[in-house]
Amino acid sequence: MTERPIILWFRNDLRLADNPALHFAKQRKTPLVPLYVWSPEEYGDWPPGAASRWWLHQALRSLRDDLRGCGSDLITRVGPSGKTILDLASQTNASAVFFNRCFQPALRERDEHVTRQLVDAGLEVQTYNGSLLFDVGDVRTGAGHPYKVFTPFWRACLAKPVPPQPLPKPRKLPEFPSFRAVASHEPDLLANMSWENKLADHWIPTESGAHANLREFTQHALAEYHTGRDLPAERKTSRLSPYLHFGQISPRQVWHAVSPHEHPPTPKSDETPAKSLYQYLAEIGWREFAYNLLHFFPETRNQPLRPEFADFPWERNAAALERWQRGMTGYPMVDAGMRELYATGWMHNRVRMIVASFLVKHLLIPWQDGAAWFWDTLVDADLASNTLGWQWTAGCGADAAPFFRIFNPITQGTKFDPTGGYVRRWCPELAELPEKWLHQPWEAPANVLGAAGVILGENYPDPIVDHPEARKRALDAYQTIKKQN
DNA sequence: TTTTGAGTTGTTCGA
DNA sequence: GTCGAACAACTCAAA
Repeated sequence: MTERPIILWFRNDLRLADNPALHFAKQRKTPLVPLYVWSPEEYGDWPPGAASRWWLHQALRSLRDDLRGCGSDLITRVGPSGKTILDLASQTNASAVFFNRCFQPALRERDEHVTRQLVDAGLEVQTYNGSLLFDVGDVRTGAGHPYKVFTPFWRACLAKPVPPQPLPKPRKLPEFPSFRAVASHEPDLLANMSWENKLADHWIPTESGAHANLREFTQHALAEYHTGRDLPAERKTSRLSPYLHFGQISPRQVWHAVSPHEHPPTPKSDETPAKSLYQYLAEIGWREFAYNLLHFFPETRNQPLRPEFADFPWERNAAALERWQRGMTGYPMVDAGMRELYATGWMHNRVRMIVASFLVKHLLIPWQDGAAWFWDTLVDADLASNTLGWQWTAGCGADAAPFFRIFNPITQGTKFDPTGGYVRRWCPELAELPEKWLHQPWEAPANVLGAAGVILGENYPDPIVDHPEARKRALDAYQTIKKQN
């Protein structure tokens, strides 16, 4: 009689190192059947977008290679998760299913449903937390409520025991003798794609690619993260967001790579490296915070957390939305960001705030429209972080920026892209403009524009709105929901 | 229960 | 150029 295998169900945990489900399944010393199931309809109203599918396609290939390197393999299938796993269990005579938990609300419900199906069929089910430092719901206020303000949330996290050391990466996995007898079905993740092909010029969507980015960051940017993180022209951020989303690296691995001492850093320190370390870890903290908020307030993926914003006088405008999406607003900092996004599937965090503020406040377009575009084009699209980020910008979320804080795209540009390296890279038609006019070409004298080869309205657009006017319009719109409440 | 202190990332205006 | 104040009060979390 052959030993009954364990099905290892991969989801957003596409890695071998520090993978609890994999680690504890391996300890059973029975054969492992690694499985990925493509079932986009189970994501509810936010199925993976185009950039996410491109990344997933690459990540699955890479995971399969890595598993083969350990003497194993990856089965991929398409269909409803419960039925697909049950079919595979009966084909392989599996006795158990191990997986790491998902935290997106629709997937959590799906997992509960699937678990019931599996248990009813007599299978053992084991689940683990592999994607958060602190399990959702573990960090609560003294009164037992979820936190709605980041700082006390993160302070409470740091007061907890330090997250455990990452689990080791297996060199060899228990072999499953009859992989050849089990059919794989490749999901068609790249259907109808064209622009995504160029993403490969900017990313290595593999587990080792994640660690290469982490190494590069800790060696060359972490110590000056405090200031460097605001400069989009430079590579001073870790660029780990897509890897974290797909679980090619875990927040625990990141924590222990940047924080060699067991004690959490103190935020009060004035020393730049310590400040930098704290600030970087706080970004991981924001991810945790976002997961908690989405868990306790799942409707915020579509609706503002602050109810008064349901009456905000947004102005849906398809033409303006498209100019924003294509990077043709006439504000160089905004356009550079939107073009970076479309070309690379990613945008620097500082610039995300600028373009988001511009859409919501200068154009008065609903934040949900911006969230949808980010969702489709970002390789790191994550429902929790995307929701938090957009509601933060729009002023309608937890711990959000007040609505009257309106980013000035010119000031932001001169402050954070002072020599214009970022704008010149992504808006090459402006590359010859001197610094003084780069962030406001419409103010440049005709001879300066001429010398730089810029013809406003022809090879670079006139500003879509006038900043002072748009600012006033936004503040007036905000007054209308304030009066009612 | 009441009180108190605090809160990611800004901008503009006027001295 | 640089600085502080105003923006506009409000909600959250803990004592």
